[in-house]
Amino acid sequence: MVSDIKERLVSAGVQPTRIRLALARIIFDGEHKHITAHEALAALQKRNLRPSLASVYNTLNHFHEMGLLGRVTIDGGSARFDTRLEPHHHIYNEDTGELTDISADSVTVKGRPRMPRGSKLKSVDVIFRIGSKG
Amino acid sequence: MVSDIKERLVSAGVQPTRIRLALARIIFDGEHKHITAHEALAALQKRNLRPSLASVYNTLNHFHEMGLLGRVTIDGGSARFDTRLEPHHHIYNEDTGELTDISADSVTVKGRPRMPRGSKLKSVDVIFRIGSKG
DNA sequence: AATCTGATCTAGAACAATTCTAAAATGGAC
DNA sequence: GTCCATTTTAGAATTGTTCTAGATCAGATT
Repeated sequence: MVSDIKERLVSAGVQPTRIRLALARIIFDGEHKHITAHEALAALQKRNLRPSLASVYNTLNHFHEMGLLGRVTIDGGSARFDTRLEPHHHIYNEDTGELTDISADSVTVKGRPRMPRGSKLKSVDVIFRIGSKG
Repeated sequence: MVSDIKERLVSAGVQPTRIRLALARIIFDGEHKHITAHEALAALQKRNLRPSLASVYNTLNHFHEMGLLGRVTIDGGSARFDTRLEPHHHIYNEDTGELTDISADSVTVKGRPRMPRGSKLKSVDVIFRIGSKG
């Protein structure tokens, strides 16, 4: 429901403005996705909303900072905002650009590197790079 | 020695031209590094060579394709060309941007994801993201 | 050494992703 | 409604990288 989404934004500390709500409805539709800013803009335009690209970036980045979205960037391509919030990893197809999720349980990273004093581990990202050709 | 470097390029299938040799001498000086195109250009300029930035990119990319360099890009920043060729992983400090190596033995990735038919695993990249603040 | 030919290098334009800026619109509290 | 802080906007600016078309180079051949 609409109010669910609103509630979700509010409880994440995000003011539920028009664009944020519209974007949130598109993004949090229940399907896990990896969406770029341009794709998000296109989806909004399909609903006859015409926010500026800057707003889309602002909003997606904001959602990310507030913990509502992950963000994955590979090899200098566009940032992809990730609606799956549980820790997980990715398979990246270098030939097609396709990015898919793998649950964190199917992969175990064993061993913690010696880290500089005073630093804190924030996350461990694992990317399996595959090729579809050959 | 100079001829060592030349030999190295040739045996990797790279024609040893002036710029390539100069870059190779800077890059393969025995210290492992993560160098950006701009840093490489600056290093060349310090030796009174003035190649175009495009040539530096061409050369670094070429070295990468020929297996002489790795390439790491994080969060949409500049590509960093990695002189360590053995499989290994990275620690990325989100506050300072610093990138350091971890040997592949200190980390074990256990479990292979179910991969699409016909695809081939090329590499497994692990990034430990840390913060120095707080 | 002069010549040839394909590979390389150049300067600058072009491109793509993202952020910045300054001004206009909006939202919620009064 | 009025206010003030927060958002949003359009477009410029920035950054990183690649493309283009022409100039130059490296190595083989005369």
